[in-house]
Amino acid sequence: MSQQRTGPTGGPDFPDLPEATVARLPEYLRALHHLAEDGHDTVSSEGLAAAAGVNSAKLRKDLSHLGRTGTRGVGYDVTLLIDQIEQVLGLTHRRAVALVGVGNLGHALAGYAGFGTRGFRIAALFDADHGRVGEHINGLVVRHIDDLPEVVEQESISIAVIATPAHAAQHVADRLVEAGVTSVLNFAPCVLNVPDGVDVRKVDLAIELQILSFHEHRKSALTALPAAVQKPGRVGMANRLGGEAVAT
Amino acid sequence: MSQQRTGPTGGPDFPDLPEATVARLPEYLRALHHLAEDGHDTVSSEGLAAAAGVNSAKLRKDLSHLGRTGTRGVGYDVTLLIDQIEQVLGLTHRRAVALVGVGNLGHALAGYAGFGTRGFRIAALFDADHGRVGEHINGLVVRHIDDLPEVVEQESISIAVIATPAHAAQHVADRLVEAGVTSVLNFAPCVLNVPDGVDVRKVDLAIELQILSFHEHRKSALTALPAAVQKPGRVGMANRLGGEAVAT
DNA sequence: CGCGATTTGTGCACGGCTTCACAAGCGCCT
DNA sequence: AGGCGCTTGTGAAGCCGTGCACAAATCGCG
Repeated sequence: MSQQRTGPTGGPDFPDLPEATVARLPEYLRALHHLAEDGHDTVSSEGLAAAAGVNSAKLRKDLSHLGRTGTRGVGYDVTLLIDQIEQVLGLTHRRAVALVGVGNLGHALAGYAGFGTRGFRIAALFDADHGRVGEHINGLVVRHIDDLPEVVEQESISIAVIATPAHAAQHVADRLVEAGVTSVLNFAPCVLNVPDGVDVRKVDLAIELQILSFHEHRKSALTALPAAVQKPGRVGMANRLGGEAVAT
Repeated sequence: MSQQRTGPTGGPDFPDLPEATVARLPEYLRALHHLAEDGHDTVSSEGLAAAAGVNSAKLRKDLSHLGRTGTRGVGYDVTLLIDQIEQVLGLTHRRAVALVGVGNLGHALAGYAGFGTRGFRIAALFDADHGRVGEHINGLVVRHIDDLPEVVEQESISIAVIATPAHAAQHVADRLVEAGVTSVLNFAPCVLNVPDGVDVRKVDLAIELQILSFHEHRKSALTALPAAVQKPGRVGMANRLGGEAVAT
């Protein structure tokens, strides 16, 4: 299976990564940056796995998909691995991101420093409310959503964040796609319909809480019972996977 | 999978639901509420599946785990199904949630209406910064994190949201667990270490963007290529029912 | 009262992901 | 130089989730 798509001169290719692996690479990347700051030159799979909260075998298999990365008997070169992962994730340059909806949540996202430090640059803010247009947030001015096509073109934006109310999200998504955006991070609690070729990932805060609620409910039902067999390693780090791309 | 279906007949129990199913139930619930508002009494699996953005067979299999819910030839009773799902998710009463860290993101979360309308009540706000303690947000007063045990006890809080900087998150998590919290929603970009029996779910905005970045990177690499053999089902948008519409 | 249209519930097969366990490779020390 | 200990990379097995396709069940209608 090691297709080993070896380009002629070390082609920077990455033919097919398992989606589950892709979802974990950013976590590894974050852990690696942390290790680098602490002065580590190399890490063992065990160490990095612990820092990223995963199984070490899984980590090794994930990294093995990137080509030759580690050295047996030694471990992984931290900076080299950082470069490799950033390469694969397409983080070699800062990607411009548009943020639509500067309400309650949008305001916070616009001010979130984490985007800037991890490969992204919020390049534009939009809102449909003329009352908000012109407002300055974190050094950016809010523009009207009608300017979307123009700004997307100007700033080479391919990723957008939707932080509008649910009832507006689909309309915004349509206009984003029309303007040329091909990846959307959706914070609105609704399903987005987008054409093929456009990726949508969804973050719904209430859903996360409801999942936790289920486990709470289940736990309390268990404690009401006599000491039944309690499986040890069931819960814990729950990770999310699966971006959605819904066809029309 | 210790046992299959322990409930003899009337058991309102739900011993083991597949985790993937649990993660989808909230989405169904949201779609159902939407349908109810539109005056629908019943839905077919096809209709509900479309509203929730999933495959209809998957939906039926998910719902079949809840016991007898639908009526063949008719569909599902909307209000009944809402009740069932809320029962299973433990949303029969509003759960009290603590929010720790009222910085940039915490402020927004404290003001987010979606929590209130979907089964939760933000019962307390905490921060470690004495300069912030006492501040009023959305009708709540920010308390110092030292008051955690007391308030958690008073308000019967079992779920907490961490919206602190990453370097403080582990410490906060420790204190939360110590105070009796057993479910944590973590917005800080770091791995939390918690004892068995405590659930952690993580939301990392930058990670979501980095996953999108990967797909962007991959898409742009594809368009740069000549019309090579495009393998139909691999990384990309081959996730959902869209797979059928994928041109092969 | 029976028939057909409709929709649920599910057996089954397939593919992907995870985990174990171990051989292969690498550096270090003697 | 050679052996030893450490760590990676991976074959293989098992588990979980998905989707198809169809039998079972229900309603409406003649």
